[in-house]
Amino acid sequence: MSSPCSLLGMSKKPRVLTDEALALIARRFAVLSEPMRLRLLHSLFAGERHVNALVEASGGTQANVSRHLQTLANAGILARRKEGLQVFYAIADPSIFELCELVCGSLEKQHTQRAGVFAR
Amino acid sequence: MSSPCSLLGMSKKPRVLTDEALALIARRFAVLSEPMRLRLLHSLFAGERHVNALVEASGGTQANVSRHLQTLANAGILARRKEGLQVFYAIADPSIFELCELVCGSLEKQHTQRAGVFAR
DNA sequence: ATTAAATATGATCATATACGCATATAGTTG
DNA sequence: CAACTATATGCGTATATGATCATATTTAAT
Repeated sequence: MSSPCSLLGMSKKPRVLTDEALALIARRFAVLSEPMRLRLLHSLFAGERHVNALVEASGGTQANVSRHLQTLANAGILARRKEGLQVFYAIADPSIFELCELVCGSLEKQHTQRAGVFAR
Repeated sequence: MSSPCSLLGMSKKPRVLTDEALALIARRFAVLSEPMRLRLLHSLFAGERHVNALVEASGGTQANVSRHLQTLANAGILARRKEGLQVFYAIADPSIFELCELVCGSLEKQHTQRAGVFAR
């Protein structure tokens, strides 16, 4: 069993960061750095959805949504399930929830502070 | 006081996601999606450092490191402090720690699972 | 077997951005 | 003021990737 995360050296037992590990972490963040993908994730927070439902919910084109879903699936963030003609996607990596919560919380705090600077 | 994060609709009281909010969140992830920036953050986990120290620690060029530090500072992730000729950078947003822990943990789990598929 | 529906993919274009080089700016010291 | 150090920035280039259009692929229905 590998010890808990320390790829970025923040745990009690810091480790060296290989270029490969850095690339993996960067890639994960990159996958989450597109508004349309975040919109799709947001739609999936409520549960499994098929592609067409996501196309309608997101307002994107079918081709584009399909590509983004694949990107998320390849990253291990989404799971793919085929049922007849339809393909269902669902969130496979629960850490996404906390991840988004953290980022949102941080951004809201920033926003509040910025607002405070100008207030009154 | 704004209620705790729900920009991505995961809290008890889900909210609508504006395009602007999506762009902000995506931008935060994009800033974290470059290996060199992650390397710099990693160096800063131990505490405040000036640019030259970061240049040496990261192995990058001075110009490139300076640009990346600015990107991180503009995003509110780093704080900038000038002291004589030197400029010190430090992590200003503590959520970065948890963020990286989360991602690393998730990636390590993925890695373990992938390995398990092939093991024996 | 044909047709239709749902999804994926190839090709192209446009845009963003990381890097390197040279140089500018700011601050220090003589 | 001149020379030097630390950091930032303008510019050009290379690369990556997102959007769109057209088309391919898969599965179901008649």
